[in-house]
Amino acid sequence: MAGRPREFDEDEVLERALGVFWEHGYAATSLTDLLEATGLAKGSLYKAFGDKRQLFLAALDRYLEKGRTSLDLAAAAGSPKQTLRTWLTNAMSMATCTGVRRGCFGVNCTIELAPHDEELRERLRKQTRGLEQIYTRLIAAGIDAGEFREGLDPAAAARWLTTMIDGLQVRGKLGLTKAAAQETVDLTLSALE
Amino acid sequence: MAGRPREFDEDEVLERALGVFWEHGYAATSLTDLLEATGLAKGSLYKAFGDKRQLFLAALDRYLEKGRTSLDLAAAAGSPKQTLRTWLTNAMSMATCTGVRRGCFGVNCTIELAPHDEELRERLRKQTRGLEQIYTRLIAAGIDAGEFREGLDPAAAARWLTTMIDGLQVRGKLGLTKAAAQETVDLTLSALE
DNA sequence: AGCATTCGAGACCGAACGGTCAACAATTAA
DNA sequence: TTAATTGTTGACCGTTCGGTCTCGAATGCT
Repeated sequence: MAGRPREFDEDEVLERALGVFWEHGYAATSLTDLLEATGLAKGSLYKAFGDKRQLFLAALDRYLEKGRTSLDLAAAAGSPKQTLRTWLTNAMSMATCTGVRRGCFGVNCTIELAPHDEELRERLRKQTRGLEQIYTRLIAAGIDAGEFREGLDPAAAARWLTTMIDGLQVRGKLGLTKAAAQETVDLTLSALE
Repeated sequence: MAGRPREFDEDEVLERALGVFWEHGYAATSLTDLLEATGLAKGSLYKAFGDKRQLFLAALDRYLEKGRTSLDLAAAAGSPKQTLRTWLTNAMSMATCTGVRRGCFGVNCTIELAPHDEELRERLRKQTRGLEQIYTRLIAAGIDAGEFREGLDPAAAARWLTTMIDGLQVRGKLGLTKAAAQETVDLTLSALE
């Protein structure tokens, strides 16, 4: 027996909540901020999502899943090297978007919350492992295709690559020109050849 | 005409405050946390340091200056390549200290506060430029000494190197074994050769 | 129509927040 | 000894925090 129907779209609310958390971080985001951004009343938000933390986790999950499938798709087409370059450029523009400086939400969460939140840390670790697997396959394919050098350990190189991407997200927060970021990306890719 | 003398050591208080900010971040650190850590009464802390933000900035300045002089000293002795390796190992152990996962305080601040705090962003940028200068000199010296390859642009390589170090600090928050970190450091250094 | 159920709005809650202030204590200069 | 100055203390301030609860509105089932 169904009661009164929801007046909001759950996905849209999550998207807006994600935007606020992304911009201000978890601790600096107040319930009031979230209510303003989503247009919901307090009671509605709590009934639908539980509490602040659960809402946050739901938004994070959305974000992580999107990132994961997005990389999966990108990895499916094109030569390994070109795919990698495209994806690093993608990460780069995330880092160099100077207007907002939001960076990568995953990195932000890692810095702010991972040390003290076991559950969150596990999710972020899982995501990292997942992305690294894709990178590993890409690099292995690149080696087979003769695009990358022979001696490379694909898994180690993948960890190394994702670490560099995380670094780029940090640097973007201080303001990074596209040129400087491109230079770093080029140096990184050339180290694989 | 001097009044009643301070009952606390200013440096020691800054050190303890730094510890709290480092562990929990700015927003998640309450005045109460700071009072407990320092042993000061509210009024004393406010009279001595102004407010929460000013105390934070003072602690940050201490941290940045220490890091800077520390790298300066390390850069003064030994071969460039060996110095770099030593320093990366240093950064690595900061990242892999699993007990606390505090990472690098500068990186933490960059992620949490730089996007919305112009003044802080400028300080962190200045620090980054300073460190990069030292790395640039080290790399240039390494090229002269034949330890690094000829074609390298020292400044670009320095930016690239510091970006990688920042990435290591992020990864450390998720838990990083010494072995995995060492592997990444090795890959990084070998890219310079 | 009547009832069970769910949702929306917002008043309300105790606790914690960052910050101020007045009274008292300790010091030095005169 | 007294006046001036600075530090310490803790009560106190208004605000905001995350979270709950009540009540009226909207729906489907019978």
